[in-house]
Amino acid sequence: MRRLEHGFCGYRVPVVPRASRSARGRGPIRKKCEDNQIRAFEILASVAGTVLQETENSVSTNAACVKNPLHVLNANSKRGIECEGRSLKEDARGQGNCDEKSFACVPGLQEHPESYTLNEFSHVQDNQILEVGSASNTCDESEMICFTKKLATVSIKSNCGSSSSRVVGHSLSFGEFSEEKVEAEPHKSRSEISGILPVADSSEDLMELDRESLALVGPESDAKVSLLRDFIDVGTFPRCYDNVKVVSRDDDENSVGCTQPSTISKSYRPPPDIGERRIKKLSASRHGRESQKFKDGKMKQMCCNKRYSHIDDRSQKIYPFKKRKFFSQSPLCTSDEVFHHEGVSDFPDKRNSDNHSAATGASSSVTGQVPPASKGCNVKLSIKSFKVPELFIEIPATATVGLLKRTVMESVTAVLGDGLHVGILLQGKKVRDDSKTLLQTGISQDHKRHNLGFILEPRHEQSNPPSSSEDSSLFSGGTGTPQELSRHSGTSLSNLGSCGESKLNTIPSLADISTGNTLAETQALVAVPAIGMEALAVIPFHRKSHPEFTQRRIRRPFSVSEVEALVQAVEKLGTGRWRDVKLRAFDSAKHRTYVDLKDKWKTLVHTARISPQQRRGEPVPQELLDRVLAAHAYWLQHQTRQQVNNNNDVKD
DNA sequence: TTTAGGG
DNA sequence: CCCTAAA
Repeated sequence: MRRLEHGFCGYRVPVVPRASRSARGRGPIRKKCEDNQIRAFEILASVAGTVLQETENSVSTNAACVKNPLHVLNANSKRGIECEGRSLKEDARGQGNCDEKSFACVPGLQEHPESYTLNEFSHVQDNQILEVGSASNTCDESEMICFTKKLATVSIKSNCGSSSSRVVGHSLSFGEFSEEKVEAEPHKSRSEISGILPVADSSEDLMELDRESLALVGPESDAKVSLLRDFIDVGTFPRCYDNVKVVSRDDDENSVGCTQPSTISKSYRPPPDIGERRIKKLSASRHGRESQKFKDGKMKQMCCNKRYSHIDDRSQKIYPFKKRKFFSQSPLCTSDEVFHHEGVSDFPDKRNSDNHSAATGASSSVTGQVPPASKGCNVKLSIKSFKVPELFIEIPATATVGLLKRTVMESVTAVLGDGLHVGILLQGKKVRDDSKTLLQTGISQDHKRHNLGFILEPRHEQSNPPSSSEDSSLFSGGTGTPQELSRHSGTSLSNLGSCGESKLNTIPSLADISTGNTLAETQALVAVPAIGMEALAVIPFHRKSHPEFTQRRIRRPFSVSEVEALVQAVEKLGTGRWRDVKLRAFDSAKHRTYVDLKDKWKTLVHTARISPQQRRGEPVPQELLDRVLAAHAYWLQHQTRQQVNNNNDVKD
């Protein structure tokens, strides 16, 4: 009877009011951010699109129909799952993916296979939610738990409009009201809570709905509420934005969203390790990152304890933090027939993929088209879609569609940039060695194409730093591919140590917990299902752009041979013609830019001037250092250009 | 795009 | 290495 309405998913994206953003600052940095976002967006475009759709569906278009949506939601929610399912279905139909059946009925059902994939997204959630609801009917708290789990598993699904709408209201202000209600009507609250997440619509109507639902929930509601509050307090949303009026209580209703703070927060949290600088900058521009982090931290704590935390096992898996939460909760969670349902779900394949994604964080279906070529050939890959860990988006009902889009983009960007890296799966196995070439790995082979998958996962240490190749690359002119690949997938990873492990651990544990029995599922998840064969558009990864997202280039210390080449070139060309130096001595070393050479020269000069004891890294032969000083002094006098001029003058 | 420097 | 102002 009850509906659990939404499940929700993992990451909540806090909706931020644009204003805040603007307030923060606009500077060049900002521009970058936007660019980045865009790029990220491109990458995830499909995903984002999905999300967007979801939000729309679930919420019923925020912008356009704020009110209507709410109504709809209400209707749905009240009626129950079926209604929601239908609505979803409709949407789904439009998309083409969802089956009505799944929605409506099936309690167990599940998710669409690729909920993440753009289209299906919302539908799936609904289904799951529904299921959950049905399943849980009986439950009390335990149910709740189960429920949550389901949600978690389902994660994505929850967004259905109705649910989402409810959820919303939690902002701070929310807390008060929610509590009351909760007490009154416990059952629903849970569901709602769980459901909360998604999109928020925030219209008042929704709020009301939520309330109702909450009331139903009752018992658990308290807990949830508290969570929500915490969440709110923490500034869940805020992460990004000051504005976050979200907090504004008045509008609690509007403020929507709350949700599972924990998951979300984690997801968004940028790993400290990652480009501090950028972060700094960003932070400067953006405000509040610290606060956000802070919030997140709190969130985590808060959330963890609560049942909610269950919600996203998957997501948790992804993030270490969640893991913790998870653990704490795990006992509760265990019961989870519900999960079973999921496992049972109609669409095993899809499910698997979903799970998979959940486990890892995200996966993408890839189609690789490998040119028949032999060694030299380029491997062309088209990534159909990335599955992204759940995203929660809270948006005021009054927000514009444009805002919604941007918000989604931001959230996606944030997730990608801060907490995820791209992993490569080949035949279900992770390819960890970044230094391997595609050929070596087998990615270049046509027939394996199907087996190639990209996943977005939490950062962790990872594989091997590719650094060694430098020397050879320099002179031999290495192939970029492998290196680049490594860069992309692994780049910053090397630095992040602890996280990775924890994550790894988490994943399994989570899987176990969430899925309960089915290892199979887990495994399935692990294996990357090659998703669509259809070639998507080739995707250009433009990861470079986003500062946040952008990973710092891998550090590649100059080898002695490189130093030698550099010195030699500078002796000839002087210090001021770095482009020429690059062309002359490092033309084949793609990873060495003229700026790099200039910087290296700078450091060489410095190195040559300090005592050998103070020098670090691979020792540079004193002979070279001497030449560096000599050349530096020489060219200093000539002043390069001037010299040229002088020479000319002289000649003349 | 390059240079030149500060971070 | 990164980021930028200038050129």
